[in-house]
Amino acid sequence: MTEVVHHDVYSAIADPTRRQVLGILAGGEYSVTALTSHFTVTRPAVSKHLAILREAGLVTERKMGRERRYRLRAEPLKEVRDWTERFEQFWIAKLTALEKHLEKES
Amino acid sequence: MTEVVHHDVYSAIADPTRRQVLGILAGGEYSVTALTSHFTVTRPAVSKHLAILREAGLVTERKMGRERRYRLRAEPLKEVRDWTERFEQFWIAKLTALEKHLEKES
DNA sequence: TTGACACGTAACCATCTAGTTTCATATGAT
DNA sequence: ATCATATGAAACTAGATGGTTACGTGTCAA
Repeated sequence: MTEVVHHDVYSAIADPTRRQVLGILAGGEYSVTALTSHFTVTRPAVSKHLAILREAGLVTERKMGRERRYRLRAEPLKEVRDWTERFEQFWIAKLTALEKHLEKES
Repeated sequence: MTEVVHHDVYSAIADPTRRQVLGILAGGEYSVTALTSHFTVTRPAVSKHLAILREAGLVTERKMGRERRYRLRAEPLKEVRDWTERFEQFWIAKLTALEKHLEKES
């Protein structure tokens, strides 16, 4: 890992474990240990993934006694959705072509 | 680069150069050399990026004489859009909270 | 105050990544 | 036939990435 400097939202969600973390956090607030129970990797590994997600602004943390609770912060995903949607017309065009082809066949 | 085995759509779009390539290809078909003129990296680097994009199903190629023309294939981006949109309610909730706050202020 | 628990961080490692230069091959032009 | 152009692939490199184990510190419980 060795999360150095950058880590934008795109590279943050490139890792499947991190995407899964976000999926779990969609269900509420979790401590590192609680999160770790969902994975096969060790607790420090999850901790590092959380650091990367925090760097990308995708999670926030708050101290609760000796725990540290992580919470989803979805805003940065809007950027990804928007960028992706720029290409929507292209896959729609392809589907339309397919539909036309199927119409011609029937 | 050394694009090995996996390269799903998420890691394919994690690289800013590759996202830019897709943006350019949204404007039509391009040869490798034509694409390279938009970047500072060398032609083989662009070629490798294209190989990764092809592996992720995001571009298709066709031979045109001695050229090889690359074309956008946006379909795999639908998966990213869908995954991202699962979280839409969360950023909307945040905006709603902000709106409420602003309403209270005014 | 002594111990157990939760957590981040350091040190280390194997592998992947993005880039380079060099080379081989196919195709088009003279 | 000869030469230039377009491209992929090979060999190599520095640095990033994902993982581990070991350790230090803060906090709750006896």
